[in-house]
Amino acid sequence: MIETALVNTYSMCGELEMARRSFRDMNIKSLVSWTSIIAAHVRHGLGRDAIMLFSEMQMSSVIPNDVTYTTVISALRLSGLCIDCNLVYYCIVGIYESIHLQMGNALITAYSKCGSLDDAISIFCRIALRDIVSWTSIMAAYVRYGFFQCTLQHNEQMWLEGFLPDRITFISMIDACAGNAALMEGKKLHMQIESFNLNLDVVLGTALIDMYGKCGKQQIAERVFDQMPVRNSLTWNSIVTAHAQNGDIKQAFAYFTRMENNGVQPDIATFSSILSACAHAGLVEEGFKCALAMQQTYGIHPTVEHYNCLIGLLGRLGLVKDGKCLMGNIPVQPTASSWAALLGACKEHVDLQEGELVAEHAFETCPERQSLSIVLSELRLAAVSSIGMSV
DNA sequence: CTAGGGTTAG
Repeated sequence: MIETALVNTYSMCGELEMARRSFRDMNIKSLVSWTSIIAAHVRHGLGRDAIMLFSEMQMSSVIPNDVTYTTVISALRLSGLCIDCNLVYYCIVGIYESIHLQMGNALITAYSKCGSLDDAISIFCRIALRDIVSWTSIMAAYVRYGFFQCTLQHNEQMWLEGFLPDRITFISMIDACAGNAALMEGKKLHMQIESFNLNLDVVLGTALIDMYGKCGKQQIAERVFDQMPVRNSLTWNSIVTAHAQNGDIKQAFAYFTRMENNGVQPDIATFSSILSACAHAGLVEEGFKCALAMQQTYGIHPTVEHYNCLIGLLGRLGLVKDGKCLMGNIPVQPTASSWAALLGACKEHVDLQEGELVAEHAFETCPERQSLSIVLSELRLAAVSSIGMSV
Protein backbone atom coordinates (compact mmCIF):
# COMPACT_ATOMS: atom_id res chain seq x y z
CA MET A 1 0.00 0.00 0.00
CA ILE A 2 1.26 3.38 -1.01
CA GLU A 3 0.21 5.08 2.25
CA THR A 4 2.21 2.60 4.32
CA ALA A 5 5.25 3.30 2.20
CA LEU A 6 4.72 6.97 2.97
CA VAL A 7 4.62 6.27 6.73
CA ASN A 8 7.89 4.39 6.49
CA THR A 9 9.62 6.92 4.31
CA TYR A 10 8.76 9.78 6.65
CA SER A 11 9.82 7.72 9.64
CA MET A 12 13.20 6.89 8.07
CA CYS A 13 13.78 10.57 7.37
CA GLY A 14 13.08 11.56 10.96
CA GLU A 15 9.74 13.11 10.07
CA LEU A 16 7.62 11.49 12.72
CA GLU A 17 4.88 14.09 12.60
CA MET A 18 4.44 13.60 8.85
CA ALA A 19 4.42 9.85 9.33
CA ARG A 20 1.68 10.20 11.95
CA ARG A 21 -0.33 12.39 9.66
CA SER A 22 -0.10 9.92 6.80
CA PHE A 23 -1.17 7.13 9.12
CA ARG A 24 -4.10 9.09 10.49
CA ASP A 25 -5.35 9.87 6.98
CA MET A 26 -5.44 6.23 5.94
CA ASN A 27 -8.93 4.88 5.39
CA ILE A 28 -8.09 1.25 5.91
CA LYS A 29 -5.36 0.54 8.45
CA SER A 30 -3.79 -2.83 7.79
CA LEU A 31 -1.59 -4.84 10.14
CA VAL A 32 1.44 -3.68 8.18
CA SER A 33 0.51 -0.02 8.48
CA TRP A 34 -0.13 -0.37 12.21
CA THR A 35 3.24 -2.06 12.61
CA SER A 36 4.88 0.69 10.60
CA ILE A 37 3.56 3.49 12.77
CA ILE A 38 4.50 1.60 15.94
CA ALA A 39 8.00 1.04 14.54
CA ALA A 40 8.23 4.72 13.65
CA HIS A 41 7.69 5.66 17.29
CA VAL A 42 10.25 3.10 18.44
CA ARG A 43 12.76 4.51 15.98
CA HIS A 44 12.26 7.91 17.56
CA GLY A 45 12.72 6.56 21.05
CA LEU A 46 9.05 6.98 22.02
CA GLY A 47 8.38 3.64 23.68
CA ARG A 48 5.27 4.71 25.58
CA ASP A 49 3.55 6.08 22.52
CA ALA A 50 4.42 2.96 20.60
CA ILE A 51 2.79 0.81 23.27
CA MET A 52 -0.30 2.99 23.28
CA LEU A 53 -0.60 2.56 19.54
CA PHE A 54 -0.23 -1.18 19.99
CA SER A 55 -3.21 -1.17 22.38
CA GLU A 56 -5.20 0.92 19.94
CA MET A 57 -4.37 -1.54 17.21
CA GLN A 58 -5.66 -4.44 19.27
CA MET A 59 -8.81 -2.52 20.12
CA SER A 60 -9.49 -2.22 16.42
CA SER A 61 -9.33 -6.00 16.25
CA VAL A 62 -6.18 -6.19 14.18
CA ILE A 63 -4.24 -9.34 15.08
CA PRO A 64 -0.50 -8.80 15.61
CA ASN A 65 2.07 -10.97 13.89
CA ASP A 66 5.71 -11.80 14.68
CA VAL A 67 6.97 -8.55 13.19
CA THR A 68 4.58 -6.55 15.37
CA TYR A 69 5.67 -8.44 18.48
CA THR A 70 9.33 -7.85 17.65
CA THR A 71 8.65 -4.13 17.40
CA VAL A 72 6.62 -4.12 20.60
CA ILE A 73 9.48 -5.77 22.49
CA SER A 74 11.73 -2.87 21.49
CA ALA A 75 9.05 -0.45 22.65
CA LEU A 76 8.78 -2.18 26.02
CA ARG A 77 12.55 -2.17 26.40
CA LEU A 78 12.63 1.56 25.70
CA SER A 79 10.08 2.09 28.45
CA GLY A 80 11.87 -0.22 30.86
CA LEU A 81 8.83 -2.52 30.96
CA CYS A 82 10.65 -5.78 31.08
CA ILE A 83 7.91 -7.63 32.92
CA ASP A 84 5.73 -6.95 29.94
CA CYS A 85 8.42 -8.42 27.71
CA ASN A 86 7.79 -11.58 29.66
CA LEU A 87 4.11 -11.37 28.83
CA VAL A 88 4.85 -10.93 25.15
CA TYR A 89 7.24 -13.80 25.37
CA TYR A 90 4.74 -16.17 26.96
CA CYS A 91 2.09 -15.01 24.51
CA ILE A 92 4.14 -15.96 21.54
CA VAL A 93 5.92 -19.00 22.84
CA GLY A 94 2.68 -20.90 22.49
CA ILE A 95 2.18 -19.73 18.92
CA TYR A 96 5.61 -20.47 17.50
CA GLU A 97 7.47 -23.75 17.86
CA SER A 98 10.85 -22.30 18.69
CA ILE A 99 11.84 -18.76 19.43
CA HIS A 100 11.44 -16.55 16.40
CA LEU A 101 14.88 -15.21 15.39
CA GLN A 102 14.32 -11.45 15.33
CA MET A 103 12.00 -11.58 18.29
CA GLY A 104 14.55 -13.60 20.23
CA ASN A 105 17.30 -11.17 19.36
CA ALA A 106 15.14 -8.29 20.52
CA LEU A 107 14.41 -10.17 23.75
CA ILE A 108 18.12 -10.74 24.46
CA THR A 109 18.68 -6.99 24.37
CA ALA A 110 15.48 -6.18 26.24
CA TYR A 111 16.26 -8.58 29.09
CA SER A 112 19.88 -7.54 29.33
CA LYS A 113 18.93 -3.87 29.51
CA CYS A 114 15.97 -3.97 31.84
CA GLY A 115 15.80 -7.48 33.21
CA SER A 116 18.51 -9.94 34.05
CA LEU A 117 21.51 -11.36 32.28
CA ASP A 118 20.26 -14.86 33.06
CA ASP A 119 17.05 -14.26 31.15
CA ALA A 120 19.04 -12.92 28.20
CA ILE A 121 21.28 -16.00 28.21
CA SER A 122 18.30 -18.29 28.43
CA ILE A 123 16.75 -16.73 25.33
CA PHE A 124 20.06 -16.93 23.48
CA CYS A 125 20.33 -20.64 24.28
CA ARG A 126 16.82 -21.30 23.06
CA ILE A 127 17.16 -19.69 19.65
CA ALA A 128 17.58 -22.69 17.40
CA LEU A 129 19.23 -21.00 14.43
CA ARG A 130 21.21 -18.04 15.64
CA ASP A 131 22.64 -15.36 13.40
CA ILE A 132 25.28 -12.67 13.80
CA VAL A 133 22.77 -10.39 15.51
CA SER A 134 22.09 -13.05 18.18
CA TRP A 135 25.81 -13.33 18.87
CA THR A 136 26.28 -9.58 18.90
CA SER A 137 23.35 -9.15 21.26
CA ILE A 138 24.55 -11.70 23.78
CA MET A 139 28.10 -10.34 23.73
CA ALA A 140 26.79 -6.82 24.30
CA ALA A 141 24.78 -8.24 27.21
CA TYR A 142 27.89 -9.74 28.82
CA VAL A 143 29.75 -6.46 28.43
CA ARG A 144 26.83 -4.61 30.04
CA TYR A 145 27.23 -6.77 33.11
CA GLY A 146 31.02 -6.51 33.15
CA PHE A 147 31.72 -10.11 32.17
CA PHE A 148 34.46 -9.23 29.73
CA GLN A 149 36.10 -12.63 29.61
CA CYS A 150 32.77 -14.25 28.75
CA THR A 151 32.39 -11.80 25.88
CA LEU A 152 35.72 -12.81 24.40
CA GLN A 153 34.98 -16.49 24.90
CA HIS A 154 31.72 -16.10 23.02
CA ASN A 155 33.66 -14.47 20.23
CA GLU A 156 35.77 -17.60 19.86
CA GLN A 157 32.71 -19.81 19.96
CA MET A 158 31.05 -17.63 17.34
CA TRP A 159 33.95 -18.13 14.93
CA LEU A 160 33.87 -21.87 15.59
CA GLU A 161 30.22 -21.90 14.59
CA GLY A 162 31.04 -20.14 11.35
CA PHE A 163 29.99 -16.55 12.01
CA LEU A 164 32.21 -13.61 11.21
CA PRO A 165 31.93 -10.43 13.28
CA ASP A 166 30.71 -7.27 11.62
CA ARG A 167 31.14 -3.61 12.52
CA ILE A 168 28.69 -3.78 15.40
CA THR A 169 29.97 -7.07 16.79
CA PHE A 170 33.44 -5.57 17.07
CA ILE A 171 32.21 -2.75 19.30
CA SER A 172 31.28 -5.04 22.17
CA MET A 173 34.47 -7.03 21.79
CA ILE A 174 36.61 -3.89 21.85
CA ASP A 175 34.69 -2.76 24.94
CA ALA A 176 35.46 -6.09 26.57
CA CYS A 177 39.16 -5.61 25.87
CA ALA A 178 38.95 -2.12 27.31
CA GLY A 179 37.31 -3.49 30.45
CA ASN A 180 40.04 -6.09 30.83
CA ALA A 181 42.86 -3.78 29.67
CA ALA A 182 43.62 -6.63 27.26
CA LEU A 183 45.96 -4.85 24.87
CA MET A 184 47.09 -7.83 22.80
CA GLU A 185 43.56 -9.04 22.21
CA GLY A 186 42.46 -5.49 21.43
CA LYS A 187 45.22 -5.00 18.89
CA LYS A 188 44.31 -8.27 17.25
CA LEU A 189 40.71 -7.12 16.89
CA HIS A 190 41.86 -3.78 15.53
CA MET A 191 43.88 -5.58 12.87
CA GLN A 192 40.86 -7.70 11.99
CA ILE A 193 38.74 -4.59 11.64
CA GLU A 194 41.27 -3.22 9.19
CA SER A 195 41.60 -6.44 7.26
CA PHE A 196 37.81 -6.70 7.01
CA ASN A 197 37.87 -3.19 5.53
CA LEU A 198 35.27 -1.97 7.99
CA ASN A 199 35.13 1.78 8.13
CA LEU A 200 35.74 3.48 11.44
CA ASP A 201 32.36 4.88 12.23
CA VAL A 202 31.91 7.10 15.27
CA VAL A 203 31.02 4.36 17.70
CA LEU A 204 33.63 1.83 16.64
CA GLY A 205 36.37 4.45 16.48
CA THR A 206 35.42 5.80 19.88
CA ALA A 207 35.47 2.29 21.33
CA LEU A 208 39.00 1.81 19.98
CA ILE A 209 40.20 5.11 21.44
CA ASP A 210 38.71 4.16 24.78
CA MET A 211 40.34 0.73 24.65
CA TYR A 212 43.79 2.07 23.80
CA GLY A 213 43.44 4.73 26.46
CA LYS A 214 42.60 2.16 29.13
CA CYS A 215 45.56 0.07 27.98
CA GLY A 216 47.90 3.04 28.37
CA LYS A 217 48.48 3.46 24.64
CA GLN A 218 47.63 7.10 24.06
CA GLN A 219 49.69 7.38 20.89
CA ILE A 220 47.72 4.63 19.18
CA ALA A 221 44.52 6.21 20.47
CA GLU A 222 45.57 9.44 18.78
CA ARG A 223 46.26 7.63 15.56
CA VAL A 224 42.76 6.17 15.56
CA PHE A 225 41.34 9.59 16.42
CA ASP A 226 43.15 11.14 13.43
CA GLN A 227 41.86 8.44 11.10
CA MET A 228 38.22 8.95 11.97
CA PRO A 229 36.22 10.78 9.29
CA VAL A 230 33.44 11.75 11.69
CA ARG A 231 33.81 12.57 15.40
CA ASN A 232 31.29 13.58 18.02
CA SER A 233 31.42 14.70 21.64
CA LEU A 234 31.92 11.13 22.87
CA THR A 235 34.91 10.74 20.58
CA TRP A 236 36.43 13.94 21.92
CA ASN A 237 35.76 12.87 25.49
CA SER A 238 37.46 9.55 24.84
CA ILE A 239 40.65 11.14 23.57
CA VAL A 240 40.71 13.69 26.41
CA THR A 241 40.16 10.85 28.87
CA ALA A 242 42.82 8.69 27.25
CA HIS A 243 45.38 11.34 28.12
CA ALA A 244 43.87 12.30 31.45
CA GLN A 245 43.75 8.78 32.83
CA ASN A 246 47.35 8.24 31.87
CA GLY A 247 48.47 11.37 33.70
CA ASP A 248 49.24 13.42 30.61
CA ILE A 249 47.30 16.44 31.72
CA LYS A 250 49.04 18.68 29.20
CA GLN A 251 47.72 16.67 26.28
CA ALA A 252 44.34 16.34 27.93
CA PHE A 253 44.06 20.13 28.04
CA ALA A 254 45.39 20.40 24.50
CA TYR A 255 42.58 18.19 23.24
CA PHE A 256 40.12 20.01 25.45
CA THR A 257 41.04 23.24 23.66
CA ARG A 258 40.94 21.60 20.26
CA MET A 259 37.54 20.22 21.15
CA GLU A 260 36.20 23.70 21.80
CA ASN A 261 37.81 25.07 18.66
CA ASN A 262 35.98 22.40 16.73
CA GLY A 263 32.69 23.58 18.13
CA VAL A 264 32.15 20.63 20.47
CA GLN A 265 30.98 21.59 23.95
CA PRO A 266 32.73 19.94 26.88
CA ASP A 267 30.25 18.20 29.20
CA ILE A 268 30.10 16.55 32.62
CA ALA A 269 32.19 13.59 31.49
CA THR A 270 34.90 15.83 30.01
CA PHE A 271 35.27 17.66 33.29
CA SER A 272 35.21 14.46 35.31
CA SER A 273 38.21 13.17 33.41
CA ILE A 274 40.14 16.39 33.61
CA LEU A 275 39.40 17.05 37.26
CA SER A 276 40.28 13.55 38.33
CA ALA A 277 43.54 13.85 36.42
CA CYS A 278 44.24 17.12 38.21
CA ALA A 279 43.44 15.48 41.54
CA HIS A 280 45.74 12.63 40.69
CA ALA A 281 48.60 14.91 39.71
CA GLY A 282 48.02 17.36 42.55
CA LEU A 283 47.43 20.25 40.15
CA VAL A 284 45.56 22.54 42.50
CA GLU A 285 45.47 25.69 40.46
CA GLU A 286 44.45 23.95 37.25
CA GLY A 287 41.81 21.95 39.08
CA PHE A 288 40.10 24.91 40.68
CA LYS A 289 40.35 27.01 37.53
CA CYS A 290 38.75 24.18 35.63
CA ALA A 291 35.92 23.81 38.14
CA LEU A 292 35.28 27.54 38.00
CA ALA A 293 35.21 27.59 34.20
CA MET A 294 32.93 24.60 34.25
CA GLN A 295 30.29 26.63 36.05
CA GLN A 296 30.88 30.15 34.79
CA THR A 297 31.82 29.55 31.17
CA TYR A 298 29.92 26.37 30.41
CA GLY A 299 27.07 26.57 32.87
CA ILE A 300 27.52 22.99 34.04
CA HIS A 301 26.75 22.26 37.67
CA PRO A 302 29.50 20.17 39.25
CA THR A 303 28.43 16.83 40.67
CA VAL A 304 29.64 15.45 43.95
CA GLU A 305 32.40 13.57 42.09
CA HIS A 306 33.71 16.84 40.70
CA TYR A 307 33.73 18.33 44.20
CA ASN A 308 35.47 15.26 45.56
CA CYS A 309 38.38 15.95 43.22
CA LEU A 310 38.69 19.45 44.66
CA ILE A 311 38.41 18.19 48.22
CA GLY A 312 41.12 15.69 47.43
CA LEU A 313 43.30 18.41 45.93
CA LEU A 314 43.10 20.54 49.08
CA GLY A 315 43.86 17.47 51.11
CA ARG A 316 46.94 16.73 49.09
CA LEU A 317 48.27 20.17 49.94
CA GLY A 318 47.77 19.27 53.59
CA LEU A 319 44.79 21.61 53.77
CA VAL A 320 42.45 19.04 55.22
CA LYS A 321 40.58 21.67 57.23
CA ASP A 322 39.91 23.65 54.06
CA GLY A 323 38.79 20.45 52.39
CA LYS A 324 36.34 19.88 55.21
CA CYS A 325 35.13 23.44 54.90
CA LEU A 326 34.56 23.01 51.18
CA MET A 327 32.74 19.78 51.83
CA GLY A 328 30.43 21.53 54.26
CA ASN A 329 29.56 24.18 51.70
CA ILE A 330 28.97 22.29 48.49
CA PRO A 331 25.42 22.36 47.10
CA VAL A 332 25.32 18.57 46.74
CA GLN A 333 25.21 15.77 49.29
CA PRO A 334 28.73 14.50 50.17
CA THR A 335 29.25 10.79 49.68
CA ALA A 336 31.55 8.16 51.13
CA SER A 337 34.04 9.16 48.42
CA SER A 338 34.06 12.72 49.71
CA TRP A 339 35.10 11.51 53.14
CA ALA A 340 37.53 9.07 51.56
CA ALA A 341 39.21 11.96 49.74
CA LEU A 342 39.80 13.73 53.04
CA LEU A 343 40.84 10.63 54.91
CA GLY A 344 43.15 9.65 52.07
CA ALA A 345 44.85 13.03 52.38
CA CYS A 346 45.36 12.49 56.10
CA LYS A 347 46.88 9.14 55.34
CA GLU A 348 49.18 10.64 52.74
CA HIS A 349 50.45 13.22 55.21
CA VAL A 350 50.36 10.73 58.08
CA ASP A 351 48.24 13.15 60.06
CA LEU A 352 46.73 10.81 62.61
CA GLN A 353 45.12 13.48 64.73
CA GLU A 354 43.20 15.07 61.88
CA GLY A 355 42.47 11.64 60.42
CA GLU A 356 40.79 10.39 63.59
CA LEU A 357 38.70 13.54 63.63
CA VAL A 358 37.66 13.13 60.00
CA ALA A 359 36.86 9.47 60.51
CA GLU A 360 34.73 10.28 63.53
CA HIS A 361 32.67 12.77 61.56
CA ALA A 362 32.47 10.42 58.62
CA PHE A 363 31.14 7.56 60.68
CA GLU A 364 28.51 9.81 62.19
CA THR A 365 27.05 10.81 58.85
CA CYS A 366 28.05 8.20 56.35
CA PRO A 367 26.57 4.71 56.29
CA GLU A 368 29.24 3.15 54.11
CA ARG A 369 31.87 2.46 56.69
CA GLN A 370 33.84 -0.31 55.09
CA SER A 371 36.08 1.49 52.62
CA LEU A 372 36.63 4.29 55.13
CA SER A 373 37.62 1.82 57.84
CA ILE A 374 40.28 0.41 55.59
CA VAL A 375 41.81 3.81 54.90
CA LEU A 376 41.66 4.65 58.61
CA SER A 377 43.48 1.50 59.63
CA GLU A 378 46.08 2.12 56.93
CA LEU A 379 46.58 5.60 58.36
CA ARG A 380 46.95 4.24 61.89
CA LEU A 381 49.46 1.70 60.65
CA ALA A 382 51.43 4.40 58.83
CA ALA A 383 51.37 6.58 61.94
CA VAL A 384 52.65 3.77 64.15
CA SER A 385 55.47 2.82 61.82
CA SER A 386 56.53 6.44 61.36
CA ILE A 387 56.88 6.76 65.13
CA GLY A 388 58.87 3.56 65.12
CA MET A 389 61.18 4.96 62.46
CA SER A 390 61.82 8.20 64.33
CA VAL A 391 62.56 6.30 67.53
C1' DC B 1 6.40 -3.44 8.79
C1' DT B 2 10.79 -6.45 12.69
C1' DA B 3 16.25 -7.86 15.69
C1' DG B 4 22.44 -6.08 17.55
C1' DG B 5 26.50 -0.65 19.16
C1' DG B 6 28.92 4.24 22.84
C1' DT B 7 31.41 8.71 27.28
C1' DT B 8 33.92 10.24 33.28
C1' DA B 9 36.47 7.64 37.85
C1' DG B 10 36.25 5.98 42.12
